[in-house]
Amino acid sequence: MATLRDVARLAGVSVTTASRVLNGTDRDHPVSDVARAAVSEAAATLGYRRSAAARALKNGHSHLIGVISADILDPYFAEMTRGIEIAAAQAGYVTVVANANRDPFQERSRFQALREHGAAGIIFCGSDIEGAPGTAELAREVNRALKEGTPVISLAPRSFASTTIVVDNEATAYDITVHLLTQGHEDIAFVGGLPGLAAAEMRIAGYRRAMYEHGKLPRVTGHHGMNQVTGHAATEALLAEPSIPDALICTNDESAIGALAAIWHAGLRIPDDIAIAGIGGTDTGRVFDLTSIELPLGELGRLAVECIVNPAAGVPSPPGYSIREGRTT
Amino acid sequence: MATLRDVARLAGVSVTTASRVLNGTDRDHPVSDVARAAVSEAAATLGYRRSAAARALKNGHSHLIGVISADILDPYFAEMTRGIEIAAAQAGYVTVVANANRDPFQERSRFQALREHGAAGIIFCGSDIEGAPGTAELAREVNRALKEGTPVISLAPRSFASTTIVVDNEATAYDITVHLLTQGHEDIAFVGGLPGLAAAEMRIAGYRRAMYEHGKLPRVTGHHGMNQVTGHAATEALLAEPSIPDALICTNDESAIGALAAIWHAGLRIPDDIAIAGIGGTDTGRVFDLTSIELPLGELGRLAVECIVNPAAGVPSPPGYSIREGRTT
DNA sequence: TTGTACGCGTTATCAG
DNA sequence: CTGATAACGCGTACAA
Repeated sequence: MATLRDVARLAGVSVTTASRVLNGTDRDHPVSDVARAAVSEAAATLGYRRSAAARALKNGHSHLIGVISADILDPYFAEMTRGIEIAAAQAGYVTVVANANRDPFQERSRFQALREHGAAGIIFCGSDIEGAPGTAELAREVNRALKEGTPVISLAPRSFASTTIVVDNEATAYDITVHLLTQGHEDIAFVGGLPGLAAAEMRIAGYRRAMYEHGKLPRVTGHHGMNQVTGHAATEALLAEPSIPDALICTNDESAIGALAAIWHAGLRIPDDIAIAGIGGTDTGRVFDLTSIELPLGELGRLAVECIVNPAAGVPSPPGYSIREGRTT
Repeated sequence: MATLRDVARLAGVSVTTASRVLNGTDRDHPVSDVARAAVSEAAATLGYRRSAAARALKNGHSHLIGVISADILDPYFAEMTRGIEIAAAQAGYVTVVANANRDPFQERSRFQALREHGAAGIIFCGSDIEGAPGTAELAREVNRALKEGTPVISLAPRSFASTTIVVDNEATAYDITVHLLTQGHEDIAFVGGLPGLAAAEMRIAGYRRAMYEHGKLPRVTGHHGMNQVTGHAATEALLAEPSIPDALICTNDESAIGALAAIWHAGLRIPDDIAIAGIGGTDTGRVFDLTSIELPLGELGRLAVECIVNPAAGVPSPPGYSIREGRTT
């Protein structure tokens, strides 16, 4: 690999000058046109590539943005990650993605790895499970990072201290429930979630509040997963029960798609026999024309990157959401 | 940040000894138990974290594995990425994911960024489009990397030289087509693809071969996309035509899911009115019990990591695939 | 078994 | 406008 030294030598200038040209630092440290040209040409013929490692060592941090995702397969987080990646690339950063399976220990080890690599900032996608073992250790680690000046952003409710950019989960579930209630649905069940998972519990709380306010009895089922497979299984079980609800609100679009498949397999009609609504706003939801809360997933990712790249700008207020009325209700 | 020096000083040993303990290099360079204990304790109390930048600078390459994905939102590539991430983490590497939108220019700039970061290896997910502008420049860059010893692995057919781990696309399409033909389907259409996209064209070729061999006329439609949205649109258009096929083979599971939604929306029955098959083997396909070619996506990712982490082992032969018989045919 | 000292490629500082 | 030089944190050849 050609180094800055090599370029400087070939161009007949000092490494300092070469560095200035190659970094556009010739604003405050002017460089003659001849020198600039010579350096550029030398760099081109040598195929010079700068060393991110050396720069990171010198600067104390790299141009890496870390993402710790609860599940990189889940389109919900994938959308966020995509938003992050696009914004990061525009700002000249690269995105390091780590999968953590909602396990605090894995989150911590990934967090540490990211810090070892001098990440400019770390973004958490996915909320945490209350009282899960390892939570305290993770929190301590996050605090240290914060203290040392590494921005940590959470795109979901989190029990540790960090910049948080998140839409109101309780409100989204409340709104979609009221929406179905207003449409005349009576017996609405809530499908999906994970015990202690903050975002999921908040959604259930919103659902409950809406139901109580309308004098209906809430019914929560399939509280053991947040993906298509668990949504499918939970709905299959639900359909086997004596009394079948006339509408389903699912903890996320993924669960809703699973529910849709189950209902379709059972030979029931949507929405005539059972209506379905989700929360999320992913492409799959749109393809099935799912009634859902449309969350600005990619935008959330963009805002998180903003926070890291330009910390001075302060914490942006989370964007709003809207109800998308599909043909599943 | 505490440095190795700090740890060594607190432990009352030299940096060498500290380094040996902290890296497990005390195989060939034995360290006394007292020293080892002292170092470990010092590291713990200081909250020592090693600097990946310094190590990368020293070693000439980092423990980063780069992934250039055609579309990080596509579950097909997301599955691969997940396989990569898991295998990489096990080997002590972190995964850098870049989105390239099948654009050679974007691929090249991401490739360069990854190289600047001293990636130990770079994996391409997604094949390329024949004759697309920028292809030559990308190829040149890849060649340079190869020459300099950076492994480049492609998990899809690619026009540049690189280690390639890929299942036989032509054969998968041929097999699934024969499968449907054998089931008695007569008028089978092929949905999806992208002009010039290697993987897609090979699948179409396999479909054509099977059809010709059975004396049927091939019909390719919706040759303008590989995702749910395009699959949905293509199928909608198809259903509006005077003659409707009795089965659809889709270029991938994503297209198939889109097709399924369109058929469902049109009020037709699956598989009685139209059968559907995909190629892929993603979770969404399984949830809808889609008949499909089950590709070992995660395994492909694992193998790619293997190549990078342990280059001496040589190129693994690509794993096989199987037909999964669902209820959509 | 332990330690000394150098250099990896860059950039900030300071001196011309 | 230009350049010499000193770190940044680590690993390792070499010496003891």
